[in-house]
Amino acid sequence: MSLQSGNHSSGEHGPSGGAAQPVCCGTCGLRDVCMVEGLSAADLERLTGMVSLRRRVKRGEPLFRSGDPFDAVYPVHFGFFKTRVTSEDGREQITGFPMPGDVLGFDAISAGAFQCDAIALEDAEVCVVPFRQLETLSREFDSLQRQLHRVLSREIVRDQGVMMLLGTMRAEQRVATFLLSLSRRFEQRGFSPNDFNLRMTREEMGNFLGLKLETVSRTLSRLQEEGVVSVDGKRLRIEQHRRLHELAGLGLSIE
Amino acid sequence: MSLQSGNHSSGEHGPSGGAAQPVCCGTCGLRDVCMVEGLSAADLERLTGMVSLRRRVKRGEPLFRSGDPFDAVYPVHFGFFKTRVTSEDGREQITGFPMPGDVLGFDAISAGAFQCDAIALEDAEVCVVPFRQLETLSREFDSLQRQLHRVLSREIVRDQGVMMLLGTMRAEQRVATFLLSLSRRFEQRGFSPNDFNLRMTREEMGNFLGLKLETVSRTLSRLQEEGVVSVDGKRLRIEQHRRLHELAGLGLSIE
DNA sequence: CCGTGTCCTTGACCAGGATCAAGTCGGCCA
DNA sequence: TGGCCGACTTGATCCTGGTCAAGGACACGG
Repeated sequence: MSLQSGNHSSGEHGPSGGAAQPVCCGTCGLRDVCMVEGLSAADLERLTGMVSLRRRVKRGEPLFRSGDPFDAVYPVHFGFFKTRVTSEDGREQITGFPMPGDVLGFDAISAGAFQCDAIALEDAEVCVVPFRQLETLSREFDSLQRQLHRVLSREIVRDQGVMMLLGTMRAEQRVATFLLSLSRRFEQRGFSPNDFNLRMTREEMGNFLGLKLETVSRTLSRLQEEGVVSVDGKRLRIEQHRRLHELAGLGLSIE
Repeated sequence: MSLQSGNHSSGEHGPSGGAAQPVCCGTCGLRDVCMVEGLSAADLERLTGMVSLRRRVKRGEPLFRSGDPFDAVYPVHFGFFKTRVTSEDGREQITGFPMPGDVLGFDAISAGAFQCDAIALEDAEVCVVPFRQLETLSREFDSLQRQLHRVLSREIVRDQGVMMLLGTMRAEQRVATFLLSLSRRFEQRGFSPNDFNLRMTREEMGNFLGLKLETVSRTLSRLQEEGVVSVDGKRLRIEQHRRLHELAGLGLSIE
């Protein structure tokens, strides 16, 4: 598959802020994972007409922040993000690590403003889908409407999986489940499911999993000792997929 | 306000399985919290035409179970529910406690089958909203479409709050946040925010909060010792709303 | 009326993961 | 090249909440 941009850090994306490339959902390598999955060629063409804009986000920069006014959702074209909510007393919780094909911003519909921060973990690019237009178009085309509803629902189901993880799993089980989730998502996107780069720090991983960074580090070390994975900094290789699956409790996939 | 059924256990609902009452969203006491919030009178009338059916569910019985085919969503008319997901290895996680006005079933859109169990915590009644019809109608009326999207998005935001709770809070903070959340939801529905009945057991509360029942019990006892709340079995009275809010970390509302 | 089962409370002890601390590795820039 | 800084690893100790256990309160049915 083509989408190399997803699996290596920046470098091949060309200059930031460059001229808008032609956008075409029908030829996009992500059309099978993104929100256009299952649309007809005709629908795709109409959708493409709406998505005329892409936006670059540099590593460490926010695509949006909590409180920003809402007017578009953002399918990730390349790059990794983290989404995070912050409480009034300063606690932070990372709620996910969106990757190419995932759509950012649905939390903003209800209040008309984003409810979380979306931060790029590496240089990234998103498609800009004006939400009012998306609503209008989805009133005209039931296939698009159904797909939109499916994507929204999928996010709810994903969140249920995260609750299960945070509410019932031990540290090792959480880490194993997380690695399997990444693995499957890479595979869906055409990358190796057994050899990939973690884009987030141990601290970010721990925050998402409800653990401290030291616990994540120790757990990864132990998994390596047992031969289940090989870890070298951010590079992770799954050596015994089956065993990892057992450690995860044959668990729910979480995203 | 009318909705007494929400605040006392069964008894006043009439016989189970009784003839369908006339359904009218426009006169329903829940119209300000349910999915029809903000619709015009004309839209309400059309919606009412679609919701011709209600369904009774007895205490302890499921409204639906994971895997059941999806064809309707269910706004709660009266009664309390719990929703719960189960992992392959048997762990359970309660993901919420829907009450009147909340809508059950959106998790089912993505796969065409329910992804969780919805169990009535007391005799309950839901409105039956065939989802295909809802989609069709929402293609015709943009106000209904927008409201549907808002409700879906609201659920995503709620889930973010639960992740925050499970990922970053201590036991006492979790319990305090949970009580405040219940309090606010009761208030929205016209009940006393400071004196209500817990519909769930300590075990169910603990499961939702990622705690064991003993921890919940101890925490409630401690809060009572400190004069923050009064607990008598399932009856809970908030004595110091301010203080409870502080203990919760001025936290996010979670549903 | 009592017997039974469910739910709840409380105590004693234990352990998983947090916290505190020290040191290593590797990238980056002067 | 060397110094610095952020990310990571590993060890020692602590503490929150889990586990195990006993007993009480209350509803329900015979």
